[in-house]
Amino acid sequence: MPIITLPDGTEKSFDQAPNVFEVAKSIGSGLAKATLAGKINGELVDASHIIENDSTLSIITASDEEGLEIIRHSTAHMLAQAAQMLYPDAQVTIGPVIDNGFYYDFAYKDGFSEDDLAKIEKNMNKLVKQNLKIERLEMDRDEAIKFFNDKGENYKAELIESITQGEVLSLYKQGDFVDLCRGPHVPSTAKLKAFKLMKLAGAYWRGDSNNEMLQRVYGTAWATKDDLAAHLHRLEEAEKRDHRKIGKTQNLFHMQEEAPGMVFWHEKGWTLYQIVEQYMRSVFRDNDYKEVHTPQLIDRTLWEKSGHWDKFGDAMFTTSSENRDYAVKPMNCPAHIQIFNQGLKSYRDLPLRLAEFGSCHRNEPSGTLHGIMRVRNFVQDDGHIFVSSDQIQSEVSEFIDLTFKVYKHFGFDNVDIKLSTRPEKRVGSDEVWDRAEAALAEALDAKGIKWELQEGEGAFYGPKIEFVLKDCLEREWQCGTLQVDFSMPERLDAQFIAEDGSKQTPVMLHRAIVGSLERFVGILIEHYEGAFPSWLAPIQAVILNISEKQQDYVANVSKKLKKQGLRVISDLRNEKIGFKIREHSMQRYPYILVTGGREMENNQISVRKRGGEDLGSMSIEAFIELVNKEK
RNA sequence: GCCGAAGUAGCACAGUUGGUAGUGCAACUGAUUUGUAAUCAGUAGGUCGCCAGUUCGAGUCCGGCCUUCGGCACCA
Repeated sequence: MPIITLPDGTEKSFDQAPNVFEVAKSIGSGLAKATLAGKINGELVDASHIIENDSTLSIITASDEEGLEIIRHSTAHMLAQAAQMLYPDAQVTIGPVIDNGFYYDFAYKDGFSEDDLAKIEKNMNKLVKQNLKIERLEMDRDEAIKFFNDKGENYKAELIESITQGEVLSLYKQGDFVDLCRGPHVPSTAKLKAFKLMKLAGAYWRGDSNNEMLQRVYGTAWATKDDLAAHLHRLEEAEKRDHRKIGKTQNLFHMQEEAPGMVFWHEKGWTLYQIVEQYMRSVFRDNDYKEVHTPQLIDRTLWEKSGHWDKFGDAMFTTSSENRDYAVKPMNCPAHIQIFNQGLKSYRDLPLRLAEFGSCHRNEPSGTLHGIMRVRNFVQDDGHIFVSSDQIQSEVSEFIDLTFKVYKHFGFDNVDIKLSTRPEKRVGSDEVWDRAEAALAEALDAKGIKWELQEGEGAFYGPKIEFVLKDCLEREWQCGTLQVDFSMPERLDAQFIAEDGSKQTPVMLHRAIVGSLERFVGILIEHYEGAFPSWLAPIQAVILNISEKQQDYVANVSKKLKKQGLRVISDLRNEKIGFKIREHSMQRYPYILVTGGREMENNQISVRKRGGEDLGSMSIEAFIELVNKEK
């Protein structure tokens, strides 16, 4: 009879094969009650799973990460059951676990509306009260296909059809509801106590926009009601960081109907933007880039030659004049090749690094626009490095180091790295793509950087490394990028004279560190929740007078600080000091400088740090030093 | 682009079964000259996203469009 080894090393033997729940019960009734599933020799199973052989077993409860995932998965199933109670015609499809919750996709011709969420949730709560037992069944493939087709569940049947012949499938049954599922699941619906349906969305069947659109319901589920409440609270807090909200309250920028996807930068937002741009300009300067500037509008023939007209045409804005067609540039690369092509280049000129803060327009699909994170007009810290093939490795390597250094300077330590490989729509031979992809992978591996593969996500002219940052709601945004391009220089006739006197085609590295400045500023706003460090803050300090008597003194202080390069404003309004402090505190300026009679007398200012800390009175010089030291 | 939702004063929002469009903050005017997160009083402010329609009458009902929000697909 089986001997069961528990995580702490104790062994238990049983007269006959027990199930997971029975083992838990032999340890304690509290544990038995908490049991959701088991992990036998590293594999997750249901609590009802019978253990035939000697095994190691850990009991999975809601306090395990895996337990929480099982809860979420089971909640997704219960959602499907509850939805079919409301709409028997809705067909079930898939319902996976995601971060913090789950979703379930339904095929339902009439579609769900937002009101349905409350109704479905009500049904879910009924199911919890009914304490339905969740049972595992097995069926072979063909039997299962027939079973689901007979129930009118054609999507499920289609899913099973793509599973290998002869495999035994598991189904889970709770009440009348049966769903195909690998499992495991919680033993009964009563174990699901803390969930909430969050939102309704459309999603394409099998993730393909050629297929019909399904109704997706998102939900969140937790081990306890407290955990659920904490999660909802976190979401509320995260929403306060939203760059669109802060952009408005801090008067940084706005957008309006007449220019969808394009930013109207206000003075403060533009200051922030310029701080980022000027900083990146200094990075260019220190790393041997040559800054250039190229036209916004270029004739169609060049875009045809570069491959953009064919592969990228849908996203380009076009215009025409005097029988010529033009496109507004979506990228700077073809223009940089034109500069490279001026004058004969030698191998001694390489690597040649051209950089441009060039305004690019891309006609992004309407549904993709998102604040200043995804726009139709943006500027990148764009650059193209022309190299010979033996220089690729070192340039790539140096670029990766530089990117991490810049991110650190802006306060980002968590950067996700992805490698995107050849897409379907592309230029260049497979052999060329093999080389380009290998070059990037090797450079990352040589540094021991962990990266994620994104197959088929590369640019049409080459594979790319992506540097990804997250916004307040953990949505991912590609910022930096590095792409190896063996094709475009050739298409646009770039050449250099090699050491042996032969003409050769250079390789082009497309690269950006912060990427779109619009997007990067958006990320910065959310990262700092509008409380920027002094070096980034559009306004570093606001000077307040206590009464009219200090007006001239404040003007004087302001003048001195500005002369030293500080970004300051003053507030001389006839208001109480508490009122003014409150207003400027809400703007999250790094410093508030209070000047009353005492300060005026001693030629000082009283310094209040963001957050309320009183740094006391000090001279103007001392304050300047304080701010400058802070960087 | 697709699915769902929203658009009312500068901002945040309310607006019943269709019947003269409201509140708070901000703005403006006046009083107050203030010591570290909201001084008091008064005044003004709206083509209810746009266009068509139903109706004696539309913020409200019907249709179309635009934009925004949440997802999906897309993101060169």
